[in-house]
Amino acid sequence: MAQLPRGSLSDFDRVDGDQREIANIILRDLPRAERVRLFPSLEFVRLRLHQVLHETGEIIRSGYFLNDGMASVLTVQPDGESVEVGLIGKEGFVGLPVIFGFKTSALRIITQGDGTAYRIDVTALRNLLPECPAFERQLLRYSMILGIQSTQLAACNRLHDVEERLARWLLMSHERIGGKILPLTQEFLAQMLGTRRSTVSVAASLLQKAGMISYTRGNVTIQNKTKLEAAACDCYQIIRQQRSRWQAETA
Amino acid sequence: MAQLPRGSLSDFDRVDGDQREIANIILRDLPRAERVRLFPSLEFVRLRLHQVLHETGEIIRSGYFLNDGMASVLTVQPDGESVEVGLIGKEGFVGLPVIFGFKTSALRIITQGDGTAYRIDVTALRNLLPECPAFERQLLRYSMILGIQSTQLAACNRLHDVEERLARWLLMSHERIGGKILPLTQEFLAQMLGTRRSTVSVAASLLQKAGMISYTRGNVTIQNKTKLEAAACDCYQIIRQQRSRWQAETA
DNA sequence: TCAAATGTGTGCTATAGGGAACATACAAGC
DNA sequence: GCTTGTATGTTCCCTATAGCACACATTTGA
Repeated sequence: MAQLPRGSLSDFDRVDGDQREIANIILRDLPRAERVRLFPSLEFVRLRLHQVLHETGEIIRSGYFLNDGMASVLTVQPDGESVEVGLIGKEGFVGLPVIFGFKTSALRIITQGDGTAYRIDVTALRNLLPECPAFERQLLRYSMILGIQSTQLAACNRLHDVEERLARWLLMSHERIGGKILPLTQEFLAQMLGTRRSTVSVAASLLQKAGMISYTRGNVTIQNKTKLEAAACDCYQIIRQQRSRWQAETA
Repeated sequence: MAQLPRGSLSDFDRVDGDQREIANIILRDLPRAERVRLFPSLEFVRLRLHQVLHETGEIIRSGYFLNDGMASVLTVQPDGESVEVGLIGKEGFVGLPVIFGFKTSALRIITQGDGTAYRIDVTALRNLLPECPAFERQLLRYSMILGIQSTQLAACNRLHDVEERLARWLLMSHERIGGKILPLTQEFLAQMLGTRRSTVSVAASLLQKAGMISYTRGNVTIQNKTKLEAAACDCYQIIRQQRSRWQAETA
């Protein structure tokens, strides 16, 4: 299993002319033959804060391999209430139902902060899958990992209180964003945690008073990660462990 | 798309000698060629109430195509608390991680009531998958449907109160069990709904006083389905609709 | 037949968080 | 500057339900 020489990325880099590193893990770890086949169909795009990558019930037109930044997977209720059921970073892909032969998705997927991604047209993706078995396999494995994450989040959202969940959420985001300050309205956090804005306000105040975060007008900075980890529920560690264990595990 | 003649089932029925109908939808709808290939590896088994089909973290040894009865998918927390994140009936399969190349699963899966299933050894399953593309495709599609169900349940468990969730749970079970009376302890329902037994007791009393169910020592009978449906949250209908829509949808 | 285990109803208290109201801070446009 | 809109911080009340405790009924099985 020879490591790819650095130069082998240039096939793709040339597509839009400037040198950049591939951070998305699914794309990065592809065998060279499949990457060469895949890359002409990829388009490097910039993502804005709170951009809707997919809206509830709509037909999926593009898939996104996140390269930088992160996205949230939300379940939306008929009355507009929502809960986050998944977090996607550079380890992931947006558009999984397509892999299974479905055209739509009931979930909403939105970006957190600015970022970048490799976008692929759904038709191109469908055509490429049969030709790229390793690629397909990685996507399938990722869909399972994301599914497991969502069940853990489901339990967390039911069993743990808002302060623990908020701490967990900030840590999970911090991990994927890489330490950057997140622009976060309380209203937005309330949608993630499936609670009210005023509840978020109270919980955030508590974390701030305890010196774990500083929080001013929607800009959160983590001041003391260790203390914040202690304040979060076990789910933070459980989800991390599950992900790394499963990424290693093969039948 | 010719309907299979009745006699075509006999290949399998002969495996253990008596005549029986295949109720599991994945198996039933298989093309004849794949069914012939698959059936020698299937073993018809009876399932007891609250049998653990898979325990948290253990290696998966068998898959189960439920034929009669149903099973719950639970997320278990380190402290033993649990929440139901999925319901599997005769439309489904237990052992999905194997399809994706994983050996273990973090979830617990237990039967509700007695039932029957076709069991398959994991090694046999892994060997058969490459030879049975339609079979594999159906399993993958089902895994997506179950994943979507779990995200909807996640939202429901977060946003709706116990009484609504209990009504929803009873209806979903009723649907899969086919009207039979369920043996259910309150302690057990509490584990499904992610709440306390005493809370279940109160909620069940309310449903009973409203004439929707009768409930004595763990035997629930639905007295007035229409009223119960009105008492349940929208999630009941949403999950039904999602399932039927997705089962029809193909790219 | 009695004791132990199990399932249930109920009552009590404490608390998290829903729901609403209101004042403040910032930003955009005039 | 002023106006308007939007996000925030805070407080209050009130309900659902967690967390307990205990009595009682039923089943099990020694």
